[in-house]
Amino acid sequence: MVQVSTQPQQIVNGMDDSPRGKLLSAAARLFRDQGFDRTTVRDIAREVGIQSGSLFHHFPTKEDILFTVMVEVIRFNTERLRAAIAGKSDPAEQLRALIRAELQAIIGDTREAMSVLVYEWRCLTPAHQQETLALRAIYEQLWMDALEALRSTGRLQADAFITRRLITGMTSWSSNWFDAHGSLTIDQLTDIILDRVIGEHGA
Amino acid sequence: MVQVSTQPQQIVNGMDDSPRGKLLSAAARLFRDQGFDRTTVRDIAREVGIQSGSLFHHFPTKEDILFTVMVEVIRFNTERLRAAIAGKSDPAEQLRALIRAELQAIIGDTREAMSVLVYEWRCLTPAHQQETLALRAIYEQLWMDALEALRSTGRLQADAFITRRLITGMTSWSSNWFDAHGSLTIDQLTDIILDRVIGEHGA
DNA sequence: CGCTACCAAGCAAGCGCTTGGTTTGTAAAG
DNA sequence: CTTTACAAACCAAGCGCTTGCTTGGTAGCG
Repeated sequence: MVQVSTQPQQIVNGMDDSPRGKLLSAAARLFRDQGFDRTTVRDIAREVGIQSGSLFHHFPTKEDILFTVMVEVIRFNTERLRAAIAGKSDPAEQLRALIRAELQAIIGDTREAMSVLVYEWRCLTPAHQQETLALRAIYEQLWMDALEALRSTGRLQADAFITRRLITGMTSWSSNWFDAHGSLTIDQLTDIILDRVIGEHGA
Repeated sequence: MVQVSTQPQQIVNGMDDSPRGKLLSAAARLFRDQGFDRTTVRDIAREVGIQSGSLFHHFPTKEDILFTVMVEVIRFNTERLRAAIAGKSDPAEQLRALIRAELQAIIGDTREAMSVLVYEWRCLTPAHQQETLALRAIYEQLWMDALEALRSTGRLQADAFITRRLITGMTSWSSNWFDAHGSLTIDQLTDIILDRVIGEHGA
């Protein structure tokens, strides 16, 4: 119980309530709703309440806004993964924590930015794609370590790479249907997905 | 071995080797590679070998090209689903056939158009979104019938809706990693996914 | 003759981004 | 308390370019 519920707006590093932070949040939401290409710099500016030209006081290009959103959200959620498995030694419990953390990222607090990460990746310049890929590799390594550990205990028979990819599919697609106001909770969905991976379905 | 490798170009209805058909195929590939918005009518025209203005002799708008691609591919793959389960009475065998058919659509012959269907959906006008949705509902009903049948046999405990969504996630994400030239075959992946749904993971 | 398919040229609108100048917040100097 | 200094944040205007699409006319074929 280190930090209580009165968490400030600062969900993701750099997305605080400074002009730049509000700009990033607004851009992330617009990019998710309309796509990067359909979102004009005038849209973003209007949302923040400034002139379109003033955006370029904060970012050199529109693409740099997208890139920044992606980098911030990957960094933040990589830390979330790390925190989720910290102190857990049982690989099965680690896996549950990872699934829950990823669902939290995809359908919880960072859902706008995560959606952008999946759908607008090709809008980045090749150089920025490379940088993003490197950050993603760190994120994925946390998954692979846990899955390989689980395999070594014999509780996971399937290939770790394929397993990770099936989990990615199940979690990332959840952004298209999960209803935060519905009856299914994130914890319940976590257990359902976990069961698809290591569950004994009978009984 | 009913049909040999010399399958004609006509994979999807309307995507034959007529001018219009080649146009649709080229557009589908460009839309997948670059996204709908980043693909200009000049790109499509160059690919087919005509002037950009000549496109509008075949389609009233660029968005109509996208819409047509989507409608054709949904119709084609709905028929594929129907053919896959035709004559199969065992719900488990039906499910396997559905998974295999959907994988064939996503990472096989219609992969370009299917990818477009997932990623460029919001580029449709609201009216066209509605029409697409109606076609999708038919497709999804085939899945739901099979899953409910499986549930009534007791071989599926989980909720049918959630199960379908998890399957959708696993199959659709496969377009991002499955390598047609790799060692994993579509049939193998089918069994792996089927196992995540109704498998007894132990043993 | 008529129809399909196409070309050559270009228009109006919207795009990302630039430019030169103005406001606003902050803090030390007088 | 006022003045001066300065940088961050922003405005107003618009430039150059690309976009989807239009127009008027033509080649080829049955």
